[in-house]
Amino acid sequence: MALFLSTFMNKLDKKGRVSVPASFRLVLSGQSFQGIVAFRSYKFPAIEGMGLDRMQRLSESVDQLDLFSETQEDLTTSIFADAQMLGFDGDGRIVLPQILLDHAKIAERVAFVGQGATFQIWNPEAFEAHQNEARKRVQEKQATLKLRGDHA
Amino acid sequence: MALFLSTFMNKLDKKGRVSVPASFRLVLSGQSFQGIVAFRSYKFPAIEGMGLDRMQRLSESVDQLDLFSETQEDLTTSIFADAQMLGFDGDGRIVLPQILLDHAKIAERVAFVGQGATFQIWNPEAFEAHQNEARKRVQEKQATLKLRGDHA
DNA sequence: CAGATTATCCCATTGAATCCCATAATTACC
DNA sequence: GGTAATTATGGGATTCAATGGGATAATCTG
Repeated sequence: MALFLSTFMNKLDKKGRVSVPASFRLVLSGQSFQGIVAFRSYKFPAIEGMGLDRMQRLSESVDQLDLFSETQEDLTTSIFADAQMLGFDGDGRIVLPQILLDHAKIAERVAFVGQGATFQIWNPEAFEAHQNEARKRVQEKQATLKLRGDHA
Repeated sequence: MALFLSTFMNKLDKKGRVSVPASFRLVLSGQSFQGIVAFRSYKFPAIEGMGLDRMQRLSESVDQLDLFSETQEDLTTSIFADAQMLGFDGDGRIVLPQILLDHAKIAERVAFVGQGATFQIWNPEAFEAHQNEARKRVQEKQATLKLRGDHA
């Protein structure tokens, strides 16, 4: 399996640790850095999470752009400067830094939300509301997913 | 790991030394020169930092521009002439020369800011303001980083 | 060349991050 | 439905990074 799927609820302990869901850890198990990279979403009160390999690919993409464009600067400052490398402890837990907790308004319970190639970390109540909104919008638009390479 | 990620706040001591974050040192640990190369940013009141290997690549890129063009002259003068090689002491610290401190208006506290393949050194307050601006612009533009070779 | 100043090396301290083990809860499997 | 294996959680012990300061070496200056 190589996709982050489903939603998992775990708890923050007093030291600020949370278990990363076992299935998410499995997705990352092939990577050299055993842990996740996390940064504040600039669209939602949530945390964006992924493996280091994806960050490296992002960096390579950025290197191709104009070396001195403003957009590139803004993106690296919003993403790389904000990103935290959070390594697993021996039991598959990470420590979420305060700045991320504040941004996502996470206190006790933590929702790990699969997004395919990446995942998000939410306050459970906030995520539920967000998900309801999303489902409503999809329904209204009758949005359809076009499958790549599918000519049906 | 080969990326400069996250932002770290360290302190200048009376002798003008700062610890380079351990994770940044790890990125540079494979290089022959154990230290960083630093020069004044010409866009921000900040210091640009990187490993010597990247400077060498930068040199090659500049070489591909028109020889003797005004742009090339300006770049080499702004970057290579200004660059300082700052070696680590036994504890992973460097001494920031006065001309760099002045340019970045750094007094006591120092922010090391990851930018992927490179990093920056800022006055913490100045950086916070700068990052907020960058995040706002990214949000407004709905800018996203496209992954190379990713057709999603 | 002597004295003064600056830079480099080395070690001590502290506080935070990490490791390690114990227990509880959940899931999978006979 | 009971047992084993995996996963989640809690807390003590240990390690390591950041920092401060003294000692030694190099440089400048008159």
